[in-house]
Amino acid sequence: MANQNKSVTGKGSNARLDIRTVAKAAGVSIATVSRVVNKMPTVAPHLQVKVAEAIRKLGYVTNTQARALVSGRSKMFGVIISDITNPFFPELIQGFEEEAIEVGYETLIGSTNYDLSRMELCVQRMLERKVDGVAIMTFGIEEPLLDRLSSQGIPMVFVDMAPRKKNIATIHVDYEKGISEAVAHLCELGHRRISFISGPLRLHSAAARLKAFKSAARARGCFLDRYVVYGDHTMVGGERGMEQLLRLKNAPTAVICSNDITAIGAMHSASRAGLSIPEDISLIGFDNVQITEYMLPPLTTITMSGRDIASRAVSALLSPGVPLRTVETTLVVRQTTSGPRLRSLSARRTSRTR
Amino acid sequence: MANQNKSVTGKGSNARLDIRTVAKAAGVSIATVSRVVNKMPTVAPHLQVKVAEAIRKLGYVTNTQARALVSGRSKMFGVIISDITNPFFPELIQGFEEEAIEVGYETLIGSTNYDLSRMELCVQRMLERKVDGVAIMTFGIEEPLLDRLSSQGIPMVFVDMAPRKKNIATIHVDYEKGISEAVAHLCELGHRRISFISGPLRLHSAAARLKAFKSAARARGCFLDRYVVYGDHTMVGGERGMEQLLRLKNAPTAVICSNDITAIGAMHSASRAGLSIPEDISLIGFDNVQITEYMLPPLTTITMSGRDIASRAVSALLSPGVPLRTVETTLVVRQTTSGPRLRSLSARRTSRTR
DNA sequence: GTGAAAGCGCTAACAA
DNA sequence: TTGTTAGCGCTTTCAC
Repeated sequence: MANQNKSVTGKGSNARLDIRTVAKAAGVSIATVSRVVNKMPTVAPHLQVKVAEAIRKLGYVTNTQARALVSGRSKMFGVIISDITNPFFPELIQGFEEEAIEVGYETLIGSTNYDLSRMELCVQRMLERKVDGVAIMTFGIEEPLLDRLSSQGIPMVFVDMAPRKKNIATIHVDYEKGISEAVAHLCELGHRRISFISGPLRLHSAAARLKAFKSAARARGCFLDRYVVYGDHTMVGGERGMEQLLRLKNAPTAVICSNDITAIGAMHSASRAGLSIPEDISLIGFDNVQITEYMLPPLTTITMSGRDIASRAVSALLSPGVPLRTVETTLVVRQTTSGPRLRSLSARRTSRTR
Repeated sequence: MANQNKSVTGKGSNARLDIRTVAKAAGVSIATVSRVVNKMPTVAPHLQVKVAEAIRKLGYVTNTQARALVSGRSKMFGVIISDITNPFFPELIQGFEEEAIEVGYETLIGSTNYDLSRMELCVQRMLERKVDGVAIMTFGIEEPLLDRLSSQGIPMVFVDMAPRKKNIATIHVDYEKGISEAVAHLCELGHRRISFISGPLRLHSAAARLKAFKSAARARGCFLDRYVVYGDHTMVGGERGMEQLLRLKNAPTAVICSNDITAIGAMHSASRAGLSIPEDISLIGFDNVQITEYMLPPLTTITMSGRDIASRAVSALLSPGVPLRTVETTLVVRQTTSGPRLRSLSARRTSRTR
């Protein structure tokens, strides 16, 4: 049957601890208990006390399933991310969860691992659990899935892409600012051969970052197609990307990476190749995850606050109509950038006369 | 009312999409639909097809709240961790979630931030959501909270501590092995002044690691109380711990840290003090989180597989009775350990004759 | 201000 | 094999 005694412990005491039990114990109706639980003002003070006491004594907790069923609201938000192993996402989740709890919502996390079928599964789960909103932080999603969510009228919020559906909010990120600051910083240091290790372009954010890099580099007259290389937003991707770059005839003297862990991979790879950072090669990351500050040397990177994104996401889900402020990005200079070596400079001259 | 039309999109089409709608569309009873959804074998093939088609066409998804309410099983497991920002936990969560999905369970994550009231909130939430089991990975919990979970008969699994309650499983970790390997490694390299930066002792795991260190160091005759210092399992804790150690009169030539991020903090701090690693000071972490391999130099550490722990946790929740294999820990030597400098050696001699 | 009663969408007896 | 039906625990009218 539905409700066999759940006591596995052997205690037979908690045969059933529902609103009815509390009502009986307090000598009121279940409606009154419900009102007290939901802090409705229309309950006589002395009854409030009695009910509260009964609740405490019995250790009653509301069954949210039942509540959700009747009220139609699950009080859960879904968050879909691509890779919980990339430290940017835990930071974001932490922010999201704190804000969500603040306003009485649970957070259901789905991780896609950059895998489309996993993404489908996530969406399915969110639908099944009847989340009251979902934040899609994967920086990319397939149209049909989006439709399924959308057709259920579930509020959604994205980072960084604006599907043309209604009830979908977008958090815009100003990549241009941080990235052009980075390029400017490098140029002022004397670099001309500046590379970019991109993420996979099907991720909207990766594409946007590359685009920002291209235009910033072009604006400074130092963009070269062959200096763009592709990783996958993981450390091994960064490693590979750097290896590719180092094989180039006129290897770059500086490289900007599409995210921090890519930069960390690149750092590792450069150092294994015998280069010192920043003397032989300058490096800039993106995201400013906490660990960048602790790298040796500390990584120069571009801040994009996960907490800012999280808090905008929660408010978008809570009040679908209101417009969201754009998230800024800013260069934070640490110690992985310096002027290029002299021999690099002369190499540069050579390459230019070529 | 309970069920106002959820369509915010303006489409009036999805007035209500429940099992009844599907039943009507397929020309069968709701029981049959339920059977098909739950893949029960007792449905005539042609009806299976008809129902499946209706489901697909209508885009029906099961309401898990309703299912949970009647079946008494939510098909969710809770995982409580202390700090999602410590990369060990995302790795663990990832493993847990994958295993859970595999067996048809959702994962509800609660993060306590080492805060007791947050822990209470987490437990409360898990109770409310009627999770079918909870894995407590905080490496520590207060008794009374434990009782609340326990009295509900919810299966639980802990890492590394064995409360005397029933229906509570414990995953044992063999800290001694990895840690004594680490101490031996250091001793063989010639170190005698070996420090330990511990985590907070109210975390069971931190206490266990310290204990393992003490006995290993004692066994080699190189344990000194003043070489034990306390962090808090964060990078800044590691930083502070190292600062303390460096102020010591006969500063240690090697330090083992209670977890990797502590070691990363310590590394940073040592390097900022002008020491090179490992020439001036050797460093060993604990956990072997992915990033350790990418540090410069790559961090020598002790592996404790989050995935091992995760998979044991899931099976413990799934089948409460069966005993769990102990999780091993093993030293993995990378590049933050080497013999102490000669001047350190002589300093050591001085300190010994003292 | 309080209680009785009608469901929310589903599963699982039980009957046919 | 299929359908009918009684709840699961709760919120929310509506009458008192």
